[in-house]
Amino acid sequence: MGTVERRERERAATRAKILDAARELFVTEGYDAVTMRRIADRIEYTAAALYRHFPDRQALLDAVVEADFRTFADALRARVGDEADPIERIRLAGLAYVDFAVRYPSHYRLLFMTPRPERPGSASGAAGRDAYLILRRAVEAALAAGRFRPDLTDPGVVTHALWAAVHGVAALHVARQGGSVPEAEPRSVAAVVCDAVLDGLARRRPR
Amino acid sequence: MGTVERRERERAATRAKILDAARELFVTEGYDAVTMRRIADRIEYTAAALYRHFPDRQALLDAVVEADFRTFADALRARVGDEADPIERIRLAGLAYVDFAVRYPSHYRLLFMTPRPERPGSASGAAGRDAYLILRRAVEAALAAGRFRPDLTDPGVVTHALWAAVHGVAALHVARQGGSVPEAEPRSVAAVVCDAVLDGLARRRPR
DNA sequence: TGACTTGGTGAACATAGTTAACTATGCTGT
DNA sequence: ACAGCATAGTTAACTATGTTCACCAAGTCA
Repeated sequence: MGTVERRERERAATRAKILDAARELFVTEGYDAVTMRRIADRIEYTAAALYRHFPDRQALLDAVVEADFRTFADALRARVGDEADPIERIRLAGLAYVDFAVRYPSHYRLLFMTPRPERPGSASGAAGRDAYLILRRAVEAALAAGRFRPDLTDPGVVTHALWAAVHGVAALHVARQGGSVPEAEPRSVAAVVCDAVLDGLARRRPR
Repeated sequence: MGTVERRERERAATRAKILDAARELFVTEGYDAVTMRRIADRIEYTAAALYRHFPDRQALLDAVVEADFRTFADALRARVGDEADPIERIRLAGLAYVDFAVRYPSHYRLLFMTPRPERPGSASGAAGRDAYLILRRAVEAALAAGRFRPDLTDPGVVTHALWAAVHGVAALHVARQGGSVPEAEPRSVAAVVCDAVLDGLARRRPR
């Protein structure tokens, strides 16, 4: 009997409905709008029903994050993967980060700017690690190819430096839109930062 | 009669007590711990009493932010002010930012990583603008002294680029402490980023 | 058929921010 | 001196939140 598989399918379907509702609320109205009751309303359930599918609100949010993180990581991999030059791969990845932040500020905030206390028992962070590793691999390749200054040997530090520079552009944009400090166009800033930091890290002479 | 001044002093004193209590809760237990009732408990008031001094919770938090922002800006100015070389001033400012973030992560989060919707009627953001201007002035000086690449002419973009790079290091540290991605020591990363981006922006040849 | 499991409901609880009504106290103008 | 008033506080309540618990209906299985 395929009855058990059908049950599983149904369960997965309502789980997905919950996640979609949460995501939509989240994207259109921001973090605070994502209440259990409003999610439930949107799919004509009760708030309590959600607890049949997620242990608590945080886990639900985590699931949204994890899913979208994976989407992002896949898109990033696709956009970057076929570029041969590691430095150029890094630049592409950096611009992709900022693009993502500009397009989905709420997501970016939740993905990268919210401390999620590494809940026990959640296999979370896998997609995040993936995204990180894409950049890290490119850095390692560039390092191996001798494209960076000879005093730079720790791929962790270099990866972090690059990630931080790009993240800064995105985070500033997300946090400061409509703020008290004038904002420059994030994509231009991203380009300037990427070029500058890559140039600053690069081995001299090539040109 | 000095009676009105005394009243004002008293009012300012309890206002300060409220702010101190809020700040302490905020620093030691994080954002979520700062509830009106807990603040009030700590100074042996009722939650409702706080509304005699602040229109709502957000305004109270804003006041904490504004005060600490000013402290930070002053410290920054002091640390940077007597350095003659503009590039060196920029570097000092960058490292100070990261120091601040490492020392007061909750503050840094609230100051720089939380969208505060520019509430109508709040004269907020003045201290933030100050901190921004310190960096901006240094950039303008460096620009005027011809220390940057000739294609870099917009001080807004350059300031943002530098600010973003440094902010990235701090923000990454604050958001990712205990996260799923290994973290490099933020001060080393800050140094690498500062040096790299300054070098990348700098006019070639000098050396 | 009768027990069990699953996925849902409805009511309730604790804790938030916030507000309204009230009170005490001390200042002020006559 | 006193009537009025502004100030700073309290108490109790309202609403919204996350979450839990007792219950229920329907499908599954022995």
